[in-house]
Amino acid sequence: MNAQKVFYVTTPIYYVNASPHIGHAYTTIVGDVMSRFYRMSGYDVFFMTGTDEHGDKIAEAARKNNETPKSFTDRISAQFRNLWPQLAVTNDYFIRTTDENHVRTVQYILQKVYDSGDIYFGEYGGHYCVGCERFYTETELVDGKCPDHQTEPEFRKESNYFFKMSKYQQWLIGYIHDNPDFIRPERYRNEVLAFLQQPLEDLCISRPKTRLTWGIEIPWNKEYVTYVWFDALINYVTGIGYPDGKDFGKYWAASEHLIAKDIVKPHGIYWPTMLKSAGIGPYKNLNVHGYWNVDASKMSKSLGNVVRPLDLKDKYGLDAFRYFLLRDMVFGLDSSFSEEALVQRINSDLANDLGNLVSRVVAMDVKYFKGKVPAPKAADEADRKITEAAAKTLGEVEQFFRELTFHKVLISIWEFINVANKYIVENEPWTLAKDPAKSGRLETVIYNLMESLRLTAYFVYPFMPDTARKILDQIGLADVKEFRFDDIRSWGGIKPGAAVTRGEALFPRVEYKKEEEAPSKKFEMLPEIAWDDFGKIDLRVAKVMEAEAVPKSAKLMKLKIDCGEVRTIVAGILQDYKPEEMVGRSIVVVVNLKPTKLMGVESRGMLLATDAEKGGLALVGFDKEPVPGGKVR
RNA sequence: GGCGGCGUAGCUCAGUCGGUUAGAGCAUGCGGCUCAUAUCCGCAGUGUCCGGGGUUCAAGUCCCUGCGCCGCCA
Repeated sequence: MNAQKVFYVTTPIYYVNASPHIGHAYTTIVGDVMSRFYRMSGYDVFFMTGTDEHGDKIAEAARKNNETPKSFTDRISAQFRNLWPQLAVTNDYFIRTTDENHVRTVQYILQKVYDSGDIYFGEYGGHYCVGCERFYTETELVDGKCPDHQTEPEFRKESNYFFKMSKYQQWLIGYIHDNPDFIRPERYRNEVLAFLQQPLEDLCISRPKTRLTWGIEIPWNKEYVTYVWFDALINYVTGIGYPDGKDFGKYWAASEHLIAKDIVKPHGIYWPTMLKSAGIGPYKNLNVHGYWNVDASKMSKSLGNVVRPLDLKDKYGLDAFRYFLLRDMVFGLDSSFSEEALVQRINSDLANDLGNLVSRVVAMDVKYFKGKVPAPKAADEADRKITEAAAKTLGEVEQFFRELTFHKVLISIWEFINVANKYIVENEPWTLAKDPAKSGRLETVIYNLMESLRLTAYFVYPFMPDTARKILDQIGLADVKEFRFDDIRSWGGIKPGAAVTRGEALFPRVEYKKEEEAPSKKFEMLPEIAWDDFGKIDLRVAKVMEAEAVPKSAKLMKLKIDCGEVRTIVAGILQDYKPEEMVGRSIVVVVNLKPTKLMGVESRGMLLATDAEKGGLALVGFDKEPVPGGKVR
């Protein structure tokens, strides 16, 4: 194995105080897509995710659940562990900070750093927020309260162990300057550098057991446990066997951390200085992505429930879900997640472009060559367009993967798919098929298209492994064991004679009904009124005695009603109700409204109605038979 | 409050060192094709490049300023 061709990618270990959501899914799927790409490029890949399980918040959550921390973390950790196979995530290892070997390594590193003199014992006092598990300075508090929890912190005095982070500040600044890709994209690198312009404080890395026992014991003082961040970050080296495991030596220099932007500081500052102090080389890159904003008002609401993004993978299929996440987010920036955007991608990119391409090419092969891949004849000038496009995409895919611009990888792949679709239109296989003299040309064109499908399957494999496999199945390559980039570097890999069979549509078009401009959102209330104001309105039950259309009016109906007394009202309900169906009906009428003349008929009251769900009017009525003249209140 | 970023077509965004007529995808309209999942291909638009001022032969791009949004820090 070439020593250069090693790739180690990590997600954060997820804190088990909440169940998995789209943010976790995105980071982990990105890790999977990268892993699959590097594996198919011949790299020795190690891909790790896991769970972070120590700390106050976990102990607290377990207590609330009447569980021990251990059983609580076992349970939540399993939710994560069980989710990943459902998302086709192929992690090589799942680490837990409660794992015995992790605990041992954390203690090993603590002792090592302590022995080297980078940990000291100190005392300080301050405003401590339990929710945040941290102390606040005066200036950080808002109205004397924790800015996150809006609770008043308590004053505590504590002795703790501190890591001399400040000692490595200048080294870190220099390292980031010398290695422009160390933290990327650039905006986060700049953020870290900006932060480092201020003097760095030392990092408190312990908690007294009087306040927290759910943690890793400080090896030289059993009265303390390790602060969660110091514990958690170390997972990245324990997972590959630090200090003694052979995998550590192999993978560490190739380490790629994936994180969301909220944890840049621990990863960009604490972690490199910890590594430096422990005598371990820095990780290779810190790769920071943005947030998925889930706008509830843009979500489809069925039964009044907001659809959770992770549920949509079941509704629309995992490959489509993975495609959408990687296509719609620019790595590093925030994106908004909506079902509508997902459906848009499915229909335009997956169904129309990719799915239909596979469908039409396979159908033509079955029709013209009875399901055998034909043998190509001499290449034409027209054929160069497709082979050149393939070479271009191949290069771009590799380049954009290195740059973490996954959306550009997909754009490039789709440019190739578009070229294949154009190639069909320009060469008109159906016309060639009508002329026996052109059979050689037809063979070449269909061959090139089959080969394009093969390449496409390989291109999309990291993103949509299931789809890639389905394409190979249809073009007679079901026996391909693994996807290897080297197998698509030269044109012509598909062998004439392979058995082509039509399959189910890869991505059927899906319907998506846009919620009509969320009417409930536009609720605008009239100014508040006093209780007495309502009392001024005299609402009565009225029974309709007689009803007839007002002559020459399209809308108006004249009603003779019994509302305690007999009187006549006129109502604009003729388009929705027939006079005969009104007779005998009980309605609600405002009886003390000033009389008015409509089309020459005096109306002494107004009936109550509203807009019906399906248009038209709905009369206000009763679910039991009421007494005419009864007050409505 | 300090530092930084962003504002471009109906929507999402690209736009290199200042250089000709500001681009792509989606959506829309028209045309072509019939192998295909009503798909595909072609053509067509539409812009106060956030407002104002400045530098320049030339500004979406550089400078100043105002407004709005966002991030980091305090």
